[in-house]
Amino acid sequence: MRIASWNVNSIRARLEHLRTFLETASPDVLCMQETKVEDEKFPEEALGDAGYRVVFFGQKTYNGVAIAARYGLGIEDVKKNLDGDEDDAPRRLIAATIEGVRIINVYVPNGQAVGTKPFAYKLAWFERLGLDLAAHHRPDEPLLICGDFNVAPTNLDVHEPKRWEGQVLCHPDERAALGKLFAWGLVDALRDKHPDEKVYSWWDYRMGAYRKNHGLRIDLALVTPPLLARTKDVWVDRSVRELERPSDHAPVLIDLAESQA
Amino acid sequence: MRIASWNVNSIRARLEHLRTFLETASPDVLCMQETKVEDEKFPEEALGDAGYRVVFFGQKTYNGVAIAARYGLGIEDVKKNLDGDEDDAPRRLIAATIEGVRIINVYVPNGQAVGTKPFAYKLAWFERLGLDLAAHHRPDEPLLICGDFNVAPTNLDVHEPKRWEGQVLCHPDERAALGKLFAWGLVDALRDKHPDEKVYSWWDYRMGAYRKNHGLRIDLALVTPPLLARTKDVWVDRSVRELERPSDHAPVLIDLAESQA
DNA sequence: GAATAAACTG
DNA sequence: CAGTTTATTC
Repeated sequence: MRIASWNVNSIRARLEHLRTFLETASPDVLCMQETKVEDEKFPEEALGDAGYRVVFFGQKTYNGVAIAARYGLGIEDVKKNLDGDEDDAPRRLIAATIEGVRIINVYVPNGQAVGTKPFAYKLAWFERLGLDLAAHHRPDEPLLICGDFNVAPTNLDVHEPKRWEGQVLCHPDERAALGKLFAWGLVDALRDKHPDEKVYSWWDYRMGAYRKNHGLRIDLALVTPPLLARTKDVWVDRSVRELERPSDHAPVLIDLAESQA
Repeated sequence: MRIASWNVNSIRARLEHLRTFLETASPDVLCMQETKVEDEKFPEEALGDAGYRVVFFGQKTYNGVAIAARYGLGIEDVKKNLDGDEDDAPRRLIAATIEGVRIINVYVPNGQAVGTKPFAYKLAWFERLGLDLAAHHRPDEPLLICGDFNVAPTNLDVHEPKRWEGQVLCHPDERAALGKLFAWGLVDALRDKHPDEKVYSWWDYRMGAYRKNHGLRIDLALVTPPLLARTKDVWVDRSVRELERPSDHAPVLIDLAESQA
């Protein structure tokens, strides 16, 4: 089973790229972030035409997440947002069980700048994600949390660590928050498979960052040990980031071997 | 000599259509209205690449006019706006002499709604256009005033006259204002050549007006008698109105025989 | 309904 | 730099 995660930066602005990606990469499941569309206006039909059923949880202008799965795959136990989130909370999480794998698709708050209120909210959000995990899951389940984490786990995930040191996306507090997920039992699947590789998933639109490969790896696939055992490979597909008017993120993909169970 | 007039509704949004039109219709001169761009940002190079020299008089967001002429044709005695217009007046007129023909390119104020202040401004603008004509020109000169007049001269120029009766674009006061230009000596060239033909040049973006051919003829080519004598034909080219994301106006074209002088 | 600008976020 | 909304015009 191939699962992809992509911050599309507006699904409606990205419909053509989305079709291209589904066609070429052919994932069984695609987790999307920053769909930026309310549920009433979600382009369900376009996904349907491409051969995918989709569950979504979005809002106007900001945030919004969705999981698309190839027709034939069941999408079970859909969960939206974190425990305790009010109805008007930013829509940042959608989870579902597909082919026995629990898939939690997250768009972690960006945090704006270190020390700001949004930064505190980001850290709190990570904390609450951990509580959700502890409440509903165990590290011995086949579970994947993927999405835009808005944190580069280590300096290996940053094109120019000095310039980013202490900044948002690279701050020790954010890395510590991510670390708690690792402590619970999750593993950064791409880093596990490629311990030394410089791989990025996001490049700022400004300053020709993509052209110069000034990127960060902030889109992650975290897996529990049983799923890590099934992980054949994890990689970033830059092809859609090369197109005209791309998202600023490239998709991360993970290939899983069939379950032995 | 072939002269065209087209309300492009933003020259920057219409660059591709503009290239298509210049390529296919191949006018010697193109008068444009609603360029919606300040002179510093006018896409002079794109016109140059297409083989046209261009003079322009524009502003941010609204209005803006330009005359493009095939390389090799001189563009002389450029006049911008009406006598007495202040520097900050809406930029609605550019005139030039090309191959001995005085070409006055106008974007007449829309008038918003009958009885409003903009409507009074529109009527006053027509009046001042007449004064300009009287001050600088004579009906025995080869002179063309073309552009978006925002008036349908008669009910023959309106798809459904009853629905438009007394409305802006069709109001008796506007038609009377236009009538003063006819009284001075100008002739509506298309109507002269095609006395009974239902021809439109503008279709509202809304309500599928183009599809239903619910249009008005508000883009005109008015000529003096010596130029009428040289007029071979006048028509509206709807091909660019059929493209994706078109202007709401289609170009009007006039073919002139060579001067006998 | 399509264009533009301004203010906002990432 | 690219996306969004809102207000404005036609």
